[in-house]
Amino acid sequence: MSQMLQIHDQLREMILSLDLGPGERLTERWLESRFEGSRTPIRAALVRLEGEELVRRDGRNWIVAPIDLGELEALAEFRIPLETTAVRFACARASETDIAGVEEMLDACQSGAPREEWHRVGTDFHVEIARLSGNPFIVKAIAGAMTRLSRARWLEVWTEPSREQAWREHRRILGFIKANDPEAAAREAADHITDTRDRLLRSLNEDRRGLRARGFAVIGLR
Amino acid sequence: MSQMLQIHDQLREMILSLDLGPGERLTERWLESRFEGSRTPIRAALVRLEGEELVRRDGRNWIVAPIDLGELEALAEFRIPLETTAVRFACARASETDIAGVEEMLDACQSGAPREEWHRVGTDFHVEIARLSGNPFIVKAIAGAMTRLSRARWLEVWTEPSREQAWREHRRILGFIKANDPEAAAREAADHITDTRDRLLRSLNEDRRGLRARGFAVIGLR
DNA sequence: CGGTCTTGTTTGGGATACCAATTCGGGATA
DNA sequence: TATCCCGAATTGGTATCCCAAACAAGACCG
Repeated sequence: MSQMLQIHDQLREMILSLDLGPGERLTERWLESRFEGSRTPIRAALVRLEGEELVRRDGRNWIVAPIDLGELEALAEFRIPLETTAVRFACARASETDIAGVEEMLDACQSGAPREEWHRVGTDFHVEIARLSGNPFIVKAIAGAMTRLSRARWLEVWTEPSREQAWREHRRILGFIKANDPEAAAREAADHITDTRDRLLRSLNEDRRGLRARGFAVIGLR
Repeated sequence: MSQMLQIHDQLREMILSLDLGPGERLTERWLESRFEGSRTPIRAALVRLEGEELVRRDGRNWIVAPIDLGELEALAEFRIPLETTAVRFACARASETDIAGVEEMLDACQSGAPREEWHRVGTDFHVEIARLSGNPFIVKAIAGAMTRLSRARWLEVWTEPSREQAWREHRRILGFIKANDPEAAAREAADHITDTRDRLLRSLNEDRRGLRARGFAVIGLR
């Protein structure tokens, strides 16, 4: 693989894992030494990440895209029509094998699993459901939305019951798809998005102090 | 403005206007002489355009993204839930001034206007409606979808009646938003997307021979 | 003591040099 | 005549170089 793609992937990972703080400045020279490559591939990776909105220009400088907690509501508004559509199409189009694949993914995440695992599966589930719709535009849009949500979800304080709740909802959505009940699946999906949004906002609100202490801008959070 | 952005915009324009044929190979050296800049800003522009899926890698080479007429159906599936949601939010949120702005845009496109004008307004209308929703994610998704549709729409054989039909539908959608009737607006928007998709597919089907003669791959068109 | 101007350093934008890989032609050979 | 092989030319990938603008620190002046 080209060096540029390696740098892109590594940097992307560092940003999404909050290894690089939101708003943090990135100088091309620092990245140069960090990744032991010259500026050319680094600049290409930055331009690419800019397209994914994980990195942004601040005047002439590069910064890690800040987390705007205010966009959580808009994100839910965006996801609901798309994901309800996705599950409806999934009912009509997904094969039993495809559905079983998603089921396995959920099963593979046991209660003892590390936090990273829960986080990843919690994101991938939605993308995989979108994939069942057979519509590549829906898949890409959902994947993008989940990426934007990803960092905020790291900030969430996960309690055992809330995590269990989310997993129950995932299983219910999948169950309705399996039972070929598109309207129930759509209703469940919409409720799930609303619920997780509320859980996330409540958690972030209760933890404002902790967030500030960790250096995160709480601007945008009502 | 930076040279890279100039190159990006010009190249984008050339691609969307079919000035550069879909699938055509782009060598960095040719672009270098064409835009009288060095490869550095050109590569940045290409990486950026790759993110917009207007340019693509073919092995080690760059090519103008081919038009896949087979994705027209998926595109309509994608747009319907988003645009129906957009008009519903528009009813609840758009100010009369905002609506009047869109109305002006439609009025400005008289029957004597050049084809480019009709093409542009026919695209922008949907983006502006999305903007009325107040949701930036919907706006960006619709803008992206209309961009992907743009080149196929150039291939369409526009007859006077079909163009008039589309414009009537636009006005009806806007009318229902103005009348604050979200469900009627949503129904109208969904019908409009279906109708334009059908018109486009019918036109392209009837003109297969012409398309081939002009060098366009008709693959993907049922 | 405070403000301002200067100057040296650092940054990103662009140009160019170099390299490895791929492509394409032409000529030798069966 | 068809095929294979080798080399020249071209390509994209990477490294490096130069420059102008931004920035920061410090000296100088009021």
